[in-house]
Amino acid sequence: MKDHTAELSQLGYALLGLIAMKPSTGYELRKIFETTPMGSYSSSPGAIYPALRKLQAAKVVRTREIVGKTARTAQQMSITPSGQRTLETWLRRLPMSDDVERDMNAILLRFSYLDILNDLDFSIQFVEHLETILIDRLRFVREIQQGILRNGPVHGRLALACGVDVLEAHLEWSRISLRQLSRMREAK
Amino acid sequence: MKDHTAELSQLGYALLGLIAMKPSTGYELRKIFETTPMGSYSSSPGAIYPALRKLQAAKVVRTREIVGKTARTAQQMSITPSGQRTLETWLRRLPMSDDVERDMNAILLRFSYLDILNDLDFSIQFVEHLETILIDRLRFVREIQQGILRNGPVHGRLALACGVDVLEAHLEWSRISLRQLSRMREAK
DNA sequence: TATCCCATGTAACGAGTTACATGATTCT
DNA sequence: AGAATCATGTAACTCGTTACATGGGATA
Repeated sequence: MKDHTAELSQLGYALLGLIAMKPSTGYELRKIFETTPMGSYSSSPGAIYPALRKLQAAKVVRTREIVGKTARTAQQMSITPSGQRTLETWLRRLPMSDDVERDMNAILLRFSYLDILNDLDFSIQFVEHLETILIDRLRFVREIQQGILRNGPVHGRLALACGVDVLEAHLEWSRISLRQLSRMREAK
Repeated sequence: MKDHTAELSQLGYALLGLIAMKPSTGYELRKIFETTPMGSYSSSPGAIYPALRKLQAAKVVRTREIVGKTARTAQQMSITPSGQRTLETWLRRLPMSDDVERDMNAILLRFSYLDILNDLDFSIQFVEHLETILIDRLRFVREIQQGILRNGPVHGRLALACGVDVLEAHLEWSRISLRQLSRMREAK
């Protein structure tokens, strides 16, 4: 027997988070991926609809038919209590260094959904943790950078510099965000 | 009959570029992905070895056996003339706006391999083109940012700000790189 | 002697891509 | 009348992940 609490895919969580904030049809979700900066997730029907059916199978969303004036009846998904728990468990994961290396988007996605938790203490912990990972990573990349000879391959060196610049931008962002979140906590 | 000039995967090009710079065995290539900032590409044997065999099947690399003192004889791959052409065709692609949205790594990978072309004019064109894409993208994201209410979701706003910061870092990098590449061209 | 490193490989699986299909309604 | 939009779905394919297997040499 399969474990019905099996991991959802990134796309699955992206969809679940959107549904948690506002019940939506598959078509509406596709539009969001097409027209907003969330476009790093696929908006193709071949990705969305199978993913949505997996959410149904996992019982984290339920469906309601919407009487539209179109050929196919739209299916509006809303999150179930069990889905809410699944989502919150995922949201409460702290960022890991692997994610920073491979896929910073995944971390940002989780962060952007932290409005759902509405737990400023956790948000602050999240960003503090991210900060330490970024610092480690930056140290590592800087060491590599030192090791490359000054007269080595230009493009390789520049590409590495780009990596450093982006890490620094993330670090700067995390510090600014931390200040803002702290101010909000105190203001409460 | 299959077209033997079919597209290689990102991983395929990443490997081909490394082999072009220095003939290597699969194991050596794996180590590179494990220990350098190129770690965004998978170093797992289940990814590398099938990808390498695809390179062989496409005749872009050839194999030479290395007499080692180990159980399995290491296979050293080197690029073929046809592979060199395949690689250069790929390198001469200008970055596209889709890539900037989804996978900046792919662009940086190509850029870091431009040492192989050794064509400063093209390198400059490459970065200039990237710059215009980044400017467009930045304008788009900034517009979205304006549209979000000041008292809207905090985390969503901050995540968007992170996207802007990273785009700005990329833009700044492209300007600095452009200056450096231009100086090199004049110095020649 | 046990464990790590070298060096390659396979098999099952999951997930996304591309391309196609359907069919009513609304815009031009 | 023709095109675009709404709204969902399927099928073939590619690729990467995870986990396992092999087996000799080197290190502790």
